[in-house]
Amino acid sequence: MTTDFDNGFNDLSLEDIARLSGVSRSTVSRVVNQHPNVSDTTRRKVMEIITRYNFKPHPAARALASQRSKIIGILIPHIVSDLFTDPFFSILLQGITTAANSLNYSPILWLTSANVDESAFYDQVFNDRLADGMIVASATVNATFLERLDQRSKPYIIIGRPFTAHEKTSYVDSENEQGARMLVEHLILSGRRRIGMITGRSGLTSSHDRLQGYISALQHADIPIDMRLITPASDYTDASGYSGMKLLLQHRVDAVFAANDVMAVSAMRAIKEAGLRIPEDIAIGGFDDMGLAHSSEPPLTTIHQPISHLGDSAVRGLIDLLEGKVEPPFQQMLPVKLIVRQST
Amino acid sequence: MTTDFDNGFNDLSLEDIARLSGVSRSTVSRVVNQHPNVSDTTRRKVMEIITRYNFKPHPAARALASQRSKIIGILIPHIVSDLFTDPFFSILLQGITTAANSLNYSPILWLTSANVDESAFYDQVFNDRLADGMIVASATVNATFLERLDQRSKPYIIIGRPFTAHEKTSYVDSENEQGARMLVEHLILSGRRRIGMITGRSGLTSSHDRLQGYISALQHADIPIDMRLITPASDYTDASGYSGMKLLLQHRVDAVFAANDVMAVSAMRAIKEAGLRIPEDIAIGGFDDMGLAHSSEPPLTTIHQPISHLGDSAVRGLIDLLEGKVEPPFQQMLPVKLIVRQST
DNA sequence: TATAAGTTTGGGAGCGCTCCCACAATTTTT
DNA sequence: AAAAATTGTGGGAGCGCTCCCAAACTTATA
Repeated sequence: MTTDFDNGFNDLSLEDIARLSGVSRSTVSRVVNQHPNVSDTTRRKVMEIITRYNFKPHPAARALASQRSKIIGILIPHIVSDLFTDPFFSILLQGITTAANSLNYSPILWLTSANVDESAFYDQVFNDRLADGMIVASATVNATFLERLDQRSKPYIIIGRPFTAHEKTSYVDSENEQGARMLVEHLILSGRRRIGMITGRSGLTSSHDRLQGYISALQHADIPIDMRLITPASDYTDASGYSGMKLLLQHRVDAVFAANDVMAVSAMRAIKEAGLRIPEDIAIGGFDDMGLAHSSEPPLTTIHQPISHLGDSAVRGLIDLLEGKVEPPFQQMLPVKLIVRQST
Repeated sequence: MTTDFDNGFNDLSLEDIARLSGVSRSTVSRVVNQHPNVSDTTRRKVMEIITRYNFKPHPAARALASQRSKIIGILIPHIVSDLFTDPFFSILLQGITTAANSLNYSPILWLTSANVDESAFYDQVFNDRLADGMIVASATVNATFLERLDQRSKPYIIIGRPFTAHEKTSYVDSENEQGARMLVEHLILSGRRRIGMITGRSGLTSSHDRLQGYISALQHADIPIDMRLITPASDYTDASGYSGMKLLLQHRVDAVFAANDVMAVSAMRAIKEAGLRIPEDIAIGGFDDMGLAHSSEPPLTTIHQPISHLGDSAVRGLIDLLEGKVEPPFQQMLPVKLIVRQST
């Protein structure tokens, strides 16, 4: 069943492969790195030995000689409780690692945690010499943070455009504004006029952009903005969705746009408790398109956000930056999609 | 505000530090690695320069020379959907990375994902030359997998004892059996006699052990085991908790032990729908002590599982293995705790 | 056919450390 | 006081690659 060679105890070096195939170290290196200037016969001969012995170059030696480790750092400075409840980061991580692995990069992980000294942690992260570049997955990148990031001479990409982004800041983000607008336009088109909004956590660009989309949709339809229909203190949580909806119910809305699915679902609870029907009396839409969106009763109309693609794009962008294929400001906004279900 | 030296553009080498402090490369190396044979004066002098210039040794050079990268691989071979719904892995990951960082190791991540060729993925993982050792967080380590793991000459630790573990297999796990037994004993002590069990996914040691604990508690109390009170096809999911409970209701149980909190909560739904009261008519207990356990109505009595410690222990165990402080079979069972709330 | 230009190959130097051995400085023992 | 043991320090070799330059060989051009 098993061959004599590929037994996992593979500790040959380039030199060994060179000797075995009767060429020089340099030539083997060229074959391994797919350098063009190698004759077909030589390449084939060397490849045969490489496969036979299942040779893989030593990553540390390679990193030392080339000054590039092919390791990317993933920084998720997030409090524990968020990670528990919010599948966002799990999905993102999956997207990131899958992309990294497929491009022959290894992701190393930095997670903050409640019982760790934050400043020491960031010193560790910012002084890291291992990773070639880093991906920062945080909704709350502030000016100071960005400054330290820029001071390092290594490329980075932030997931979620920061407020303090300057023209050289690299980031990937979803089209939050456009998504919100699409959702609200859909509500308008289905005849709703008193459309409320349950906003996201203040201080986040996603909240800001989604609110912006809501406003812009109303304006384009010549519906006046009524500030009483915009909740003042929501924060993406279940509880604030419920209380936000209670507030809106006092103003006889006929539709609601909740800035995420979690709040939309808890708002639905408030609507039902008030004895109103969805969507007959009040239509409701969310944002994110997570699991709970299609398991809710009725299933929720929402905006699908490509979380896993966000991770994928971040990795590809970073690697392009790393390999000099693109120049520093790598900025990408990913399209979102309106998913119409039965709640509108 | 900022000093002249610590500006993040730190690319000095050992040699540079040696020159700056008037000693040799070797001496600086000794200081950095806390080697004992350095005089106090010299050590202080060198340390001063190191701190001033914020010197950190180059990881790749160090890895090449010492043949140890201080990188550990984290393998989570899990399907996407599980990661979404189950906070277990997020918490575990947090525990692992926190422990690794604090011990100056870097965790690199391997996650399987639905749209990736599995065999290629495992080839990549098993042929990895970067990590010194690995932690496998999977409930489904089978014999073949274990064999490949053993064939590699690098240390590993599995989180969750595999069925096929042999005397040399290293793992950390929670005391599932003991926990289940504690929970069921608690039910017995509060006067329950017809105690049903909603089992976990078959094929997992955790399910097996929890069932074992249930059986053993009943036996010790001289309560005969009634097979009709043990659900045949549950699998830790919400749906199977609900349907499992429906089944048990036909046999007039006065208490139920669900193998995890998710099923316990959906079982509660079934109980309420049947018009019965918790805990008056039926007492119910779960396992895991996740968020939903204290937010359920009534709050759920359950067994607290130290997930984050599981990660921590795995990392510490692996590093001890790596540094030769302990010999290969590192096996550790972590204690669990009975948390009594209002459902019993 | 001689010469220029391109292609293929090998060898040296060097990446920044660790680890060993030899030597110097110091302390202990005789 | 000299010899032996101990502690402290420096330098060389080497980890396994990449990258550059030069040499050898091939093909195109005058």
